[in-house]
Amino acid sequence: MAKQSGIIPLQGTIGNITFYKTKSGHLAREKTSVNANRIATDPAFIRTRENGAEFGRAGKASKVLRTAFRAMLLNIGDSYMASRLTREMVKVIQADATNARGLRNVIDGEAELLKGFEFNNNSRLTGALYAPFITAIDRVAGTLKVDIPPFVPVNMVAAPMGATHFKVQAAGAEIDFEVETFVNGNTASAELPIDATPTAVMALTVNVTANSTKPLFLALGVEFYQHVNGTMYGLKNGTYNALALVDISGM
DNA sequence: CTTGTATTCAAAGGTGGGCG
DNA sequence: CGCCCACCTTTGAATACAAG
Repeated sequence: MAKQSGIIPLQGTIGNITFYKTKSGHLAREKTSVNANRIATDPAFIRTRENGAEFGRAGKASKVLRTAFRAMLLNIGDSYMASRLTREMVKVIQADATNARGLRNVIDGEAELLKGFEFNNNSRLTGALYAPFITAIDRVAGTLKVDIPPFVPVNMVAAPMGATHFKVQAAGAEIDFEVETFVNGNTASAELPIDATPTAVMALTVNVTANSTKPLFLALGVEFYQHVNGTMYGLKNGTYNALALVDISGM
């Protein structure tokens, strides 16, 4: 057993030696001998493979959901978003009480658990748009709606430095996680000045397939702009733009 | 970076035997 | 009786993997 007594408490792996920390100090040892083939075939790893299958399914579901909202996500920066969404997706799959472990999926899980998911951890919707809103999902008509009563932007919108205008946008998606396809749509308000003028009533409606049997997701977001010499510029690669899932209708 | 799991290694903690 | 070494059990931690 190698002990590290030097002044550099390494952590991680260099070549075949792994450095790590325990309560008894920093230690070093060789890597273990478990290899990929072993995990793929050894009966002892059945649990691991089951978990891997579900985790892989969560990753795929996460991808489909992100693709469905891709148009809105282009302007939103958060490098860990995919990871965070996958984490939540694992929870959704684990909520599936219908199938045996290893076979659990999103459809039989609780897609509603994703409600409130923030696509941008740097700028959360709950911290950017304080105006109250009402959501509604009409599965029969295939409409996803957000209604926002009039509000005073300067009071209810937390704008970053330099922003002069903002836009509220809504996106809806009907997602088929099994074949990895989706139907989506989005709509947005005009670019409104961030001043003391109350807004008009906003009624943002997105249409997807009527009488759908797939889970429906509704996202609401805010984008910030800078008005310079008659042109509207998006604010700094979307660090401050927010988007969150505000309503979900599972099955 | 995200999750859960089997496996393995080594340290740490506990116990028993042998010897002085 | 006391001390020390050897062995056994327990515990903690790291690794690999799955798909982006």
